[in-house]
Amino acid sequence: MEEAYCMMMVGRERELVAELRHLLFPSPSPTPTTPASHSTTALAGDGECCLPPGLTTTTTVSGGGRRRGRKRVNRDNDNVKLLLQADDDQEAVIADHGDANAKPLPNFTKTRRRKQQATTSTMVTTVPDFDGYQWRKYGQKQIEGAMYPRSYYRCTNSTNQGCLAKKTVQRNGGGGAAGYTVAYISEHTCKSIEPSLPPVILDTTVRTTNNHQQPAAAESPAATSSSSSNMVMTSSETGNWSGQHGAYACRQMIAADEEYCCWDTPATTTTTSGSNGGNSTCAEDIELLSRPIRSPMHIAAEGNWMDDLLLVTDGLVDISNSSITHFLT
DNA sequence: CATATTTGACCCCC
DNA sequence: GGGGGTCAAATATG
Repeated sequence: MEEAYCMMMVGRERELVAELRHLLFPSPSPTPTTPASHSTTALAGDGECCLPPGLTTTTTVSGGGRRRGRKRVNRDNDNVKLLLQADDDQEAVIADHGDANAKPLPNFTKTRRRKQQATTSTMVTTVPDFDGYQWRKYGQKQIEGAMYPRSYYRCTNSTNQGCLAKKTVQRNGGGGAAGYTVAYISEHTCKSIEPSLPPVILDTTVRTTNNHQQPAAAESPAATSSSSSNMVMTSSETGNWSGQHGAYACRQMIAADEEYCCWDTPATTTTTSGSNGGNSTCAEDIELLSRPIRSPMHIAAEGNWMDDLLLVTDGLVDISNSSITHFLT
């Protein structure tokens, strides 16, 4: 009797968990037979801090749960290591004599670190589910003005294959219309570990960086994933995920140095804004909630929005290019 | 032991 | 000087 009761409760619990998961992550969740670090790993850090409290415990994150960082006292070695990290740069060779007098590093280290960041930046906002690559979390930071900390991931192949791909995942705060902002930086030079399961993408926005005003070819979405553009996709994790839905969220995203909005209607052009931000209203967005799921894509070149493309995120989208394709097809 | 996460410290740019 | 990005020791887990 009791046994049966327990079984029933466990079954019910599982049902609820599955239901929750389905609501939050509509894409078919990878089976537990996949390596422990697929979708769950990528979510691990944010699962703790960014997912709704109720879900934190339901997400079985394998490999998580570490607690303490270290106290770094001795900086001498760090300088050396920092330089040694500059593997693709010949200047790294200079590093080996730094241990004795631990002087502040020469300037080139500065430029090096930022140089890497100035490369391709692809920004995606979607439910941070498995995207076909394996990521390792290397940092988490509470960002000023953000409700939730931002997590930093790099491709696990960064070590063995030198893959430069990184991504940051941040849950957008702000009441019920929360979503994730996932910023992809650089493109993968490694191979995807398996064909990806398509995440649901509700809104995409492409822009170029301020630093490098290289024109993003606007004639095709494919061009937007060239090495000179950034891409922003937004989605809402709230609302109904099952079947068709268009849960456009009204929110602001702060990325790089800009503040901008990308939750506007599919028909309108995103206001970019540089610093004064977009002005789309939640009221406008709410209208969209009943519409079928679509992904407007806004392509920016030289700081100005040039084009809008509507992408239907039902898997029929065919954008023939690298990383973006990866997420949209 | 290998691998992944946590997290405080550090670095760099604005 | 502050904010954001990154490092790396500590630690958990299989």
